[in-house]
Amino acid sequence: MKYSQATNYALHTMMFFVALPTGKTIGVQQLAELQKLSPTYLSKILTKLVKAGMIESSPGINGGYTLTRNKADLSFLEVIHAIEGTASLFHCGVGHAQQGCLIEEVMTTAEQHMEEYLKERKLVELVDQNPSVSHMVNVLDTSAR
Amino acid sequence: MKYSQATNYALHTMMFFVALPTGKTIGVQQLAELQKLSPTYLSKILTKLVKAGMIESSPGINGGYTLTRNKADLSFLEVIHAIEGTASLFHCGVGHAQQGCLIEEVMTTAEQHMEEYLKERKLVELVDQNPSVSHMVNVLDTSAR
DNA sequence: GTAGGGATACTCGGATAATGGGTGTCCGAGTTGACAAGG
DNA sequence: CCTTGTCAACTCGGACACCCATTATCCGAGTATCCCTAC
Repeated sequence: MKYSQATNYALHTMMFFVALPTGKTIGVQQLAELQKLSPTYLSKILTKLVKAGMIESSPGINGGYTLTRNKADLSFLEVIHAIEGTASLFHCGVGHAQQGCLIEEVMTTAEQHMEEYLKERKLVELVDQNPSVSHMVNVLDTSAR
Repeated sequence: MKYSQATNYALHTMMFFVALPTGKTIGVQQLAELQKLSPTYLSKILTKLVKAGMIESSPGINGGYTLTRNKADLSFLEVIHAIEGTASLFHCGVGHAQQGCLIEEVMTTAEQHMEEYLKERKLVELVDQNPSVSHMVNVLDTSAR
């Protein structure tokens, strides 16, 4: 069991969105450039984030993606759920007659402990902690556009 | 990201071991019968559990597997680690210049919260909670052997 | 009676598919803004 | 000056291919116990 690479990309991408001045839009190419990955693949991830309601897209020239949510509210858990889905990590397929599986019960509780933590941690904390992120975004904003 | 089915099998299997009277041995066929899965595949899982040091195997007729560890000490986490490995769930492959990835830091901390809980929960708790498990093992023990 | 040799019932491990999800690319379609040509 | 058409830059979505881990099966090898036969 491992987190998918897409989740990693999504978290980094959302970091940049939080670091971006509020209301500004940024394109796929620039986001891909920052993370050194292919724009086409990143766009797949972005559509998932759009469907989750965290960002929205504006087509056409000078289009791009904008953060729709309040920066302070954006938690790690929301981003992860947007990519990995909200399904439980563990599901017992065995019969188990009438009552549910006790093992599954323990596993989901453990998972909830992890999610509880990820729900508390907000992306904006890391941006405050590491100013170089907003620096990267702003430099790119003035040069390429 | 999901837990593998093998982990589910391993947890159920270890449950039966804990429910079994101390020192007794049980074969792959009987364990497979209890969980309705193929013996050959289950044996692959059992070898992992053997390498992890939780059970040991005795070849030959009347052979089988025996629990080597103290029942009370067997935690969920140990079984999971035996199957899934102890590697971290999240690893950031991006460059990040000098210092480490802050996102990775948060993710591993979250993971530790989950593991902390899984380390506390012992398999024997569930056996005490659900007596039918030991019943299943004992019935099988007298009939087929 | 005792020793030796199958037969049997197990585990062990490698080789080998089949399947599915993650990862990544390509291409056509739709949308918007800028610009230029024509009335 | 206004309208209209064209072009460029961008997002969107489907289709497709590739790789790899999981899942699963098959088979031969090793091993211990039991039993039967031969001496």
